Amino acid sequence: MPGQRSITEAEKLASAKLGGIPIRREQMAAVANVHRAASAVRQHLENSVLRGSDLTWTAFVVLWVVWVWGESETRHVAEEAGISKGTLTGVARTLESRGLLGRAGHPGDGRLVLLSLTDKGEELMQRVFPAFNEEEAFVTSGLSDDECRTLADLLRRVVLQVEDHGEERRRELLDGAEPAPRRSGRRAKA
Amino acid sequence: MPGQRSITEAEKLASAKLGGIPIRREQMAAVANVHRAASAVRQHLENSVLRGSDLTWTAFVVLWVVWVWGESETRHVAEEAGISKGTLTGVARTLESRGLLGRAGHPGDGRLVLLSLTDKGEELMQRVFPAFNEEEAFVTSGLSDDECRTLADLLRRVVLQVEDHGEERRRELLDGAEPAPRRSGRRAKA
DNA sequence: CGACTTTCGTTCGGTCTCAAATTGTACGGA
DNA sequence: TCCGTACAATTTGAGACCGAACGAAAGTCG
Repeated sequence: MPGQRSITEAEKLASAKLGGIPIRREQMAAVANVHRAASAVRQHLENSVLRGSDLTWTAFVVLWVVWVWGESETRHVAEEAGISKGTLTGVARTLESRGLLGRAGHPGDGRLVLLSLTDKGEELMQRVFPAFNEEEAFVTSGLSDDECRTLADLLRRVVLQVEDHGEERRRELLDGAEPAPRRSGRRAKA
Repeated sequence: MPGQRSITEAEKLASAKLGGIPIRREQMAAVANVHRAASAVRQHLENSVLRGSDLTWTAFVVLWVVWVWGESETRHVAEEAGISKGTLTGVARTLESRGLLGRAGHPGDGRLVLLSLTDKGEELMQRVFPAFNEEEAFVTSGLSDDECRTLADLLRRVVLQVEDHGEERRRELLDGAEPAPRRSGRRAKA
């Protein structure tokens, strides 16, 4: 249950650990709180509206994307939902088996797969989304409309920074070195 | 790559879908951006500083918590790291097998397990944390120190709202009904 | 001091997660 | 038409993730 106090406290401890190396405190606190807030909100939504419809966060997001954007190619859905396409394959399979999502080949391009909501999926969203939005309002009820706008704007700028300059930054950090493989994940056959 | 435009666009589409039911737009945009930002930041950090040391986000957070707070009981670490205690058991096992984390029984209370960093773990954090904080600064470099403070504050208020009133809210929503079990998860033996 | 209750950490089932390897389709040029 | 390149989704391997069930230890109270 770490609020402001913990973070401030943690800063001091981390500072002491480093013996004088300066810490970017404001930035550290901002980033830490982004994750705290994200997981608190996610937790609340999963355990309130989503639980009753037996949906995980990710499953809901995927359905939501297809709902608002209509029949879509999987890579767009993955991008929009913020998950990898590998993950989407699995999630879509699950949702398909539950009769919420349909899957169809693209008429012109055989490589593409199109996702769309079934009638059952459509009904589900019609029912669940309003409740979901209601809880979004609940979690932000400590903020005014204006503050919500400010919050959204500040976060948007963080997202843009990473999207616009992240890749370049990562290249610079590696500086020529090949980007170390992940520990988990597939290995070369050889 | 959905920035402001996508969200605004999505609002209209969702709005149309609902045929007149009002949407809390600011709240929806704020919540959506919290998650967008969280995953963008996490992605960037995993693929820059953490990757090189073969750490996942969660593994790093766990190490960080033990690092700043010192030898700690597992439930505190889980709480502070924002993961369930079940997850922590697994993560701690992994980190222990890599020689970064130590595990010891509590002398007075046989139920407790204490986690602490090994020397190797200590060295790792000494090296990795400054780089991590550097990237926290990078992702927020579009914001001034003041804006970071504002951002942290707004997010903190969201977290507090959920922590202080979330449980009660969820009870109200269920209104007596037993809280539907998760689809995945252990079942009663019977 | 024995029976209840609480509180630990661990185990377990099912899902999600990533990125690399793989498979399949498309399309340009030789 | 065959060939290589480009790009799509899927499979795969290792692990993170949650929360209910669980067993052990500790506390409580008669």
